[in-house]
Amino acid sequence: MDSYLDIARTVLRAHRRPMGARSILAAAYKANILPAHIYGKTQQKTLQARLSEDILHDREASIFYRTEPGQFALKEFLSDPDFPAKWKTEFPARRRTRDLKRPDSLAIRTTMAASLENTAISMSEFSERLEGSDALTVMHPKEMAKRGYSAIWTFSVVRRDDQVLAYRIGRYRDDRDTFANRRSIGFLGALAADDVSLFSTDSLGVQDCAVAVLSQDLDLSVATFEHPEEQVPKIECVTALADLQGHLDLVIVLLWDSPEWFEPTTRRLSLNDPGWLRPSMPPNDMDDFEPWSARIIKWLAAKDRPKFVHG
DNA sequence: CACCACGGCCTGATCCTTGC
DNA sequence: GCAAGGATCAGGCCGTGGTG
Repeated sequence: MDSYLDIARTVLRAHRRPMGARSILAAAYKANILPAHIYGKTQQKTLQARLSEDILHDREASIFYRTEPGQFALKEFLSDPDFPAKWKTEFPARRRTRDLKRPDSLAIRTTMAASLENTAISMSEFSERLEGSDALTVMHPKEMAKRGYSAIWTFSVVRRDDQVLAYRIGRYRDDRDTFANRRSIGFLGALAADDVSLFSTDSLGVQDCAVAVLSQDLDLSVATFEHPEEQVPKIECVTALADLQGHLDLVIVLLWDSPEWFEPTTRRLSLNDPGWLRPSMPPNDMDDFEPWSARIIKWLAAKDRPKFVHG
């Protein structure tokens, strides 16, 4: 009953302002409301972890939210007219990792994916092939290989004019550590059953997935994608690519034409070494790119070439 | 009552990122 | 570079609720 979270709630209620873990704890000590069973060397870290986990796991169900990094407040303050407006905007903590491997991931028969190896088809063609087939199902990624299924990824490329955004994949951001530390032009998302929303423009929720990934990885607001028609990620092609273990995955490539104001910054981004790359003029160090990006850069270059022949 | 499984909770370490 | 923030993990404790 007197867990860290209970104490945080009591203290925050009493102080009516956002507080850090350290000051919550200090206030609890002052008010002498810390039960004897709560002890430790770095209690502020423990409290911080409890609050972080609660917000992370329960999301909108959590009674807590962040006003800025390390500052926590109670959701009940949001409906309080006397609570200062400057503390009413929720600060979304940056995720350290994305949970790419959800239990309800979409899976496709590897035999079906294999028919797309070394080629690429349009989304409509892909939909046609799926029509009336039972190649699609839902399962945990761990099961896929042994049951003869492949994962389905969205691979979102950020484009500006004839350039695409390249960056170095950090070690932490992807559990497919084979791609870690390589350069990439794509932001990966694993398609899951619940990506399909009422407002989905395609039956698999591909665009919803891409929007979620881009807003998370590029630190954009989802609203960025809501209004102008031209700022929605467009499905480019569907193909199949092998990971470094040789297992085939289905890859849906999307292109997002970034708005004028968009400029990748490393400051609030966990993008390492970002830069714009012209696929028509591929760099010498293509080996530095992870294999999927290398393939897709070539594909984009071939597709764009006719535009530049006159030069 | 003794025993056990289970889940919730807590500690402390670790890893990565960011701000100063 | 260093301190602090954010996230995750293993390990352990403890109350609860069966079950024989």
